[in-house]
Amino acid sequence: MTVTLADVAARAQVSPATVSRVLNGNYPVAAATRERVLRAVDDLDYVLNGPASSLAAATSDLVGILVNDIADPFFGIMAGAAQSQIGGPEGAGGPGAGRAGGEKLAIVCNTGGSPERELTYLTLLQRQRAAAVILTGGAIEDPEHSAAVAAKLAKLADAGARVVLCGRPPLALPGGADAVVAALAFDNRGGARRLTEHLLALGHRTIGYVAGPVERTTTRHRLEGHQEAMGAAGLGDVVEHLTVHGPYDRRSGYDATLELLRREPGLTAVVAANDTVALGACAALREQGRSIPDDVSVAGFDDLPFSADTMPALTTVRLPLYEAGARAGRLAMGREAAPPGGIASVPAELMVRGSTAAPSEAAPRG
Amino acid sequence: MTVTLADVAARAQVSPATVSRVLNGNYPVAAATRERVLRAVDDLDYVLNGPASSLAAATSDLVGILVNDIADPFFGIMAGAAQSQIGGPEGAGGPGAGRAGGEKLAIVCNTGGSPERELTYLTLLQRQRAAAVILTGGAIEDPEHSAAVAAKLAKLADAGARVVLCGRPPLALPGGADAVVAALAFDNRGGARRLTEHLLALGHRTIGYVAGPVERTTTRHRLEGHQEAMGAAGLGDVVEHLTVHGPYDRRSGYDATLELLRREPGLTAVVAANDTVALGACAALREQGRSIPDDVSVAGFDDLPFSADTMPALTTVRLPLYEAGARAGRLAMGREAAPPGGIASVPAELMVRGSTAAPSEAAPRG
DNA sequence: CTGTTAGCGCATTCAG
DNA sequence: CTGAATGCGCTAACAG
Repeated sequence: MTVTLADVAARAQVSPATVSRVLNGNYPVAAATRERVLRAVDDLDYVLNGPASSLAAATSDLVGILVNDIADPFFGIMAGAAQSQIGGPEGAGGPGAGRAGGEKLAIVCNTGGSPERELTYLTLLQRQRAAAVILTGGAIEDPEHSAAVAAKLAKLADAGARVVLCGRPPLALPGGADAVVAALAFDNRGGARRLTEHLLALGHRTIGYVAGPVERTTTRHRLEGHQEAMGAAGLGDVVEHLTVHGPYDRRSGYDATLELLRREPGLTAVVAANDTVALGACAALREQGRSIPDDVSVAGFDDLPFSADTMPALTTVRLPLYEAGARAGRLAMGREAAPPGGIASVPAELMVRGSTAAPSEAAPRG
Repeated sequence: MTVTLADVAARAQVSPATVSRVLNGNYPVAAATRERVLRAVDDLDYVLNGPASSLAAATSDLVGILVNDIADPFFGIMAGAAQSQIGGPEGAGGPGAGRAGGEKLAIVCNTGGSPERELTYLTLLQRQRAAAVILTGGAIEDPEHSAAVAAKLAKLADAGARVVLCGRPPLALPGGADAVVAALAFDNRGGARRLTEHLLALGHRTIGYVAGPVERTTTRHRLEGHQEAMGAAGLGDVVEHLTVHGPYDRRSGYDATLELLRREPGLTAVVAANDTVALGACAALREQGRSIPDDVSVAGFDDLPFSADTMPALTTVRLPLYEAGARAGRLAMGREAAPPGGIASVPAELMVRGSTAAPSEAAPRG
């Protein structure tokens, strides 16, 4: 029923080995022979059997991309960029592409931010003998989980998979660094610091912070940057009181902002964990009759595409998500040299827009 | 180096066959034996070899989800929902999950809207002997490509893969329907019609339409709904002049709106192909000094999460993306009965919000 | 440059 | 309920 390599070989009057060689292109084959084989492949409409191939070669052409939330463009942009550097279709555009060997299959796996799912996907990828794995976004900081992930990655690497971290800090654990080809870490701390400094420079003193979920590296780094700036301005001791944690979604921004307003009605600025959260914060403020930025300034993080289009446009910190994802993809494919030490810091750029302004004179406190 | 099933069998003092049986759970095994095997699996930290398993079983546990643009939440939401019904991690939460067999690996493939990539991914999935394939979003209408896709799907189905269409109309081609388990089609036409009717009811007569890329089913159906409504209001003949096509992105909405304004400065409403495009339209209008909705009303489609948070909130058509994606996932897993005829229409709901209002008296035309 | 020979690791018959 | 044997389809040494 299903046509195999042997069928192609028979039709092309060559040995199966030769067919395998032209399909994988990793071996010299006479042009005439190759033509004949290729024609047979086309005639028979042959499609390589991936599992058989992977079994024999002890490696597959699967490249896994783990994301925390596939519905969030933050991850979608990175994943799409990575995929563009990997994806079978990209390089081999010709007819019959994908029919034979060669192309990698970039696949994105959605962990939903769950530690268990992250581990399970890693195992599933290990089981598939993935050629490479890219982990995107912040890591969970539970020591036990970190150790488990590090162990898994070590095994993956051991089995020949290239592991790349994108938007995630390098593995702190012993041996962790060896398992990873490269880690591209966003400068979340620096970006957050500059953002809060911007607010302080405008004259804000009572600044609420809607943080992400606890025990995530991204959350902690951004919060630390905020604290650094506040501390330097002599406001370090109020930060905790004006910080509320929640998931990275719109709803969290909404709820947390109401809570902040309750704690401190004289709030003149809200810094959100990311742009999506900032959207929720804006909604809450408007509902409370506060105008942005006249009554309260709002700032986000990431600079997602919609952020420039909100009204007023959102002041935020731009992360080069596409570029970082693409680089991670190239790194995973071994098409780019790893940065020195296997670690690269990805810069974050402050984008000042309409949602932040000096606090109005009428604002309380001083 | 790498531990195999035989190693586990040796340690558990059973035959490889028995180990295979407990791992796949498709066969009676004495409880005591199972315990022993499971312990050996844990002790050895054994991970099933996916390729070998797939080769022997002639089917894999991969489920492919094709999306047109992974950075677009429209697809991210559907893909995430589908994955939640499939994903290994979901059902089997216990320790050791994913180590053994059973779980499916949901993988999303980003075609970028390119026909070639779509076909190549389908081939790659066929090559991997995917257990199921879900195609999301609108299809490209080129007859040649449609035929190629239908042929590929037929082959996939032939090889045992369950094919599900989500947010895509059923295959019109002969034999196409047989290849597909189920098609969940959004009521794009009806939703678009009701949206334009809403605008007409408000009194708008000069309505611009920013359509999606040509030759996409989604684009055509939405445009047809718009035309239906306009035609019924006796305005059918101006539709073409006030329609501009472009990709489903923010930039397109921006550019197209400027073009529409050039063609017809007296425009009182803009209907966008989707919410993202609507965002761009809003930006362009504001830049031209038109206020929304006082000078010009704007409407989108999809009701993505951010749409309720724009200023003013966007009038749009809500598509139950999550629900549809989840259902597609269940259908792909055979955990839900296919709808009668294999086809189900997914309703679209008009969401009237602040971005649409009656045209101002000063508006020209009549 | 090409053919021959062995497995890769597992799921299945078929016996028992 | 369990073990022994066979082959899934392909790649990777080896020869030639």
